[in-house]
Amino acid sequence: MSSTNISNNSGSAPNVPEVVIQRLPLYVRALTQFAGSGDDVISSEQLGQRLQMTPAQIRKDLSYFGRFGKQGRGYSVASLEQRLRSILGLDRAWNTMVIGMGRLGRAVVSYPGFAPEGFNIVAAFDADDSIVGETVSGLDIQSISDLAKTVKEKDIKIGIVTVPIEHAQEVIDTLVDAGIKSILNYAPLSPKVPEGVTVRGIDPVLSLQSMTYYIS
Amino acid sequence: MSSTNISNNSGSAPNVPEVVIQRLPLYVRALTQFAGSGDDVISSEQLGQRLQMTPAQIRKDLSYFGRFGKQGRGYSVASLEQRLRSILGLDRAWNTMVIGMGRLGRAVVSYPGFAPEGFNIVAAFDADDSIVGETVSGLDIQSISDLAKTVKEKDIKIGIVTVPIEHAQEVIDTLVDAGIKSILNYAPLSPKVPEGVTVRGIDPVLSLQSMTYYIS
DNA sequence: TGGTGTTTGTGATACAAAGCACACACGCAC
DNA sequence: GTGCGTGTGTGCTTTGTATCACAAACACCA
Repeated sequence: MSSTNISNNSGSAPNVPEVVIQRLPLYVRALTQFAGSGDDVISSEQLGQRLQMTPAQIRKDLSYFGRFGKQGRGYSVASLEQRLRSILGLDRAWNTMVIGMGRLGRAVVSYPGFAPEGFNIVAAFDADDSIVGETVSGLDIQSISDLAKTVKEKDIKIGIVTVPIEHAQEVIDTLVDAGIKSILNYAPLSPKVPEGVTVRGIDPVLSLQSMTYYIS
Repeated sequence: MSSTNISNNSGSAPNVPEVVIQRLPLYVRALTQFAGSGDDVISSEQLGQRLQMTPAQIRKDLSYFGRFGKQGRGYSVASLEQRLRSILGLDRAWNTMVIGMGRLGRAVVSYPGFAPEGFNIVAAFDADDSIVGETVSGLDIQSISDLAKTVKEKDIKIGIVTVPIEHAQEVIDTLVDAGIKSILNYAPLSPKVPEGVTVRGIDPVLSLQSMTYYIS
């Protein structure tokens, strides 16, 4: 964590370290942003400067997956971005759901940053029957008892947890039971999940708390 | 990143690795939560189970800062929490400001999770003159040109950046110029900052993007 | 008070990640 | 085509981090 909680697992290709996987989206983001700036080739040196990391590390990371560059020239911006997206599974859309329709959950479903990146929020849940049936951002709030069924029907692969901390572990257990393997957790706790389930935590307070060390 | 962007620096005590510092708030959080559960002593084994990490790592981490436990018993929950808070600088309040009063910035200033942890948002800024003067959650929106002055007057140590990506680097430069050493960045880019400035990034999309690798 | 069971703190060890440095590939100019 | 400049891909080295395993410290009980 530090706003990001680990818990990786699963095995796709060879044995790529978790840290490397976590950096790939950074590369994708930087490449997308670079694409607008005229040049259609980028060197590991340039990319490293943008991301404040060494060119060697970038080349090493990429070499886990293949050879994408041309010696003497660098990387084709568009092609490298495409390749990385494909490796990460970002060349398709992912159905997503949000559990917990309080203040935070409502902010999440109406956040305009997910859809353009292919993360579609297709269902919203809450345990409180008095708000089940309400509509937020075009989504019907459903009861959590419908969760497993909806996950199957709508082929949902990712759960976003925005419930209060008291119910977070319980809700996460429900997601796991429903077969969800990827969870984005906004609740301020480190949940227990079985092997094979990936959890990432978002907690701005943790980030702040580790920064104060350096100024106190 | 991965929702958390590094960029540490500065030197407080001996040479404690950045990763260790990032885990301390996790310990604090777990201890706070454990405090409610009867027992007032906790072993590294128990704590490790809660956080899904090895007891040895916890003991090693703590040993960077001193000897907090009693052999044969474990750690006093209250006392360890207090010591860790003190190490991290969490035994005091921190004045904080938010720059960018769009949708996200408004959500941040009204988020009720900061104040209880001692992070007080005492100023809000925006570049758009047409909303300067408005009040959100009891804060006057100020012009960014007032920033340096306000930072001094209100002794603000932390900046939270919620501006659109196009202005993020520029705003961060402004913070740095105003002497800010700790920045929480919600904009989806990896900003350039000088040595001695710590930036943590919050980006749920990055977190999602690294999880899809394991399910694709 | 001595013996037993526990759990810490930490040197030593094993493992993992980052950085270095150079051979090799390619582009370009003449 | 030959030669030069540039930047990749990668084996090797260095640095960093996690784990092991055990001596020392303490609690508790007879």
